[in-house]
Amino acid sequence: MLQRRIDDHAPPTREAMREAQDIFFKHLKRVGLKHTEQRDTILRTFLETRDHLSTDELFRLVRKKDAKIGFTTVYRTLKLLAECGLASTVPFPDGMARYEHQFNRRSHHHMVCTECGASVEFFSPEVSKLEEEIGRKYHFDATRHNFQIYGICEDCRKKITKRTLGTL
Amino acid sequence: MLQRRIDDHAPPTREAMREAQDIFFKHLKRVGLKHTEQRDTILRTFLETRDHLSTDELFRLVRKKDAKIGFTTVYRTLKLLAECGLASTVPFPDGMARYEHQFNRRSHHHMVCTECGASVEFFSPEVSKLEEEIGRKYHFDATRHNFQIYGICEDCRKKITKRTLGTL
DNA sequence: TTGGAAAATGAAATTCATTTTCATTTCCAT
DNA sequence: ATGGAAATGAAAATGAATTTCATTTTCCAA
Repeated sequence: MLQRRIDDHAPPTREAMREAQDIFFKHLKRVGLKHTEQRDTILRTFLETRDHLSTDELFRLVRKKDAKIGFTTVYRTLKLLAECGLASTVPFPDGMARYEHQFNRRSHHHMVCTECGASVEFFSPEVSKLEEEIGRKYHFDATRHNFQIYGICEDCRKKITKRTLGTL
Repeated sequence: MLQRRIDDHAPPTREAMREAQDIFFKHLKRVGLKHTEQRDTILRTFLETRDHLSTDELFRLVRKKDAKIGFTTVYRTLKLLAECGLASTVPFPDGMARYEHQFNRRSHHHMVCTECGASVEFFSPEVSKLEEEIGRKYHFDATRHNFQIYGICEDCRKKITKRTLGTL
């Protein structure tokens, strides 16, 4: 199931795209890797989407642009993108590794509908404050956190109510 | 790697054990399943531990008590325990499904060391408040959430400092 | 520019946790 | 007690993640 992503996020401008490519290729150079056509195609495809993509889903999108690019390359490139901070994994309950791009995004969290899988982003600076406070209290060097809320979205709730009324 | 669990949690008293068994067997009856020796052994073994167990780790512990119990039965029983609220999955970054028992536990979250995998429990009622507030704001029926903090624990930080000094 | 070493690619194979299948055994309501 | 439903556990299947390896591509140094 494709994880629909509801957010306030605009498609990347040409400059944003070039800036992201720059970050990626600087990273490649830094760790002694090479700049290839495939990696560029994968990066561009990834930045153009707004969903939470599994490796396979990104692979299918990439294949539309260049049918010769293999699953393995997409898999490996996604790891590279995560390394340099352009992608990050989003822990969803379907158990598959999912990524979202982090370029020019403000810090956010997800609220996930357990019925339809849709996710809504929300912004809550309090969460980061909690991370810091709790880290201090327990003598941990807190570096990051994970916060998701699960529930039922408005649409699904309406559908369920209708269904229940039908059986009465 | 076994996920060491640092908490304020005492081993179960005999009464607590009987109460948990009662919850489990009432649940079995409710959904039309049967009470078996194996299920009882698995429940007892699970309650006696304080770690975050993968199915395989619990299986190894169970096997010490009754070598004839198979992995499949442990796997299925763990799902039943999760169904009736006695177990819940803990999302750790190693990607394996891990469970902790929830009997007589107060609501808590985990802070996980990314170096050694140890986890410390912490208590923060603010998190539940945030869940509720944000659910209301976005018209979600929030039912549960997920919150973990990652970082480096005091012990590991000391080790790293020592290592770094050594190379100077 | 070009030769060649290092890296990338992608198909296929492998790994490994999870889940299902199925023949046999056990449970338990009547 | 006993018949039918469920449980068991070994083995097989599944499926995502990762590795292997033969071939191709990149790019630095001469």
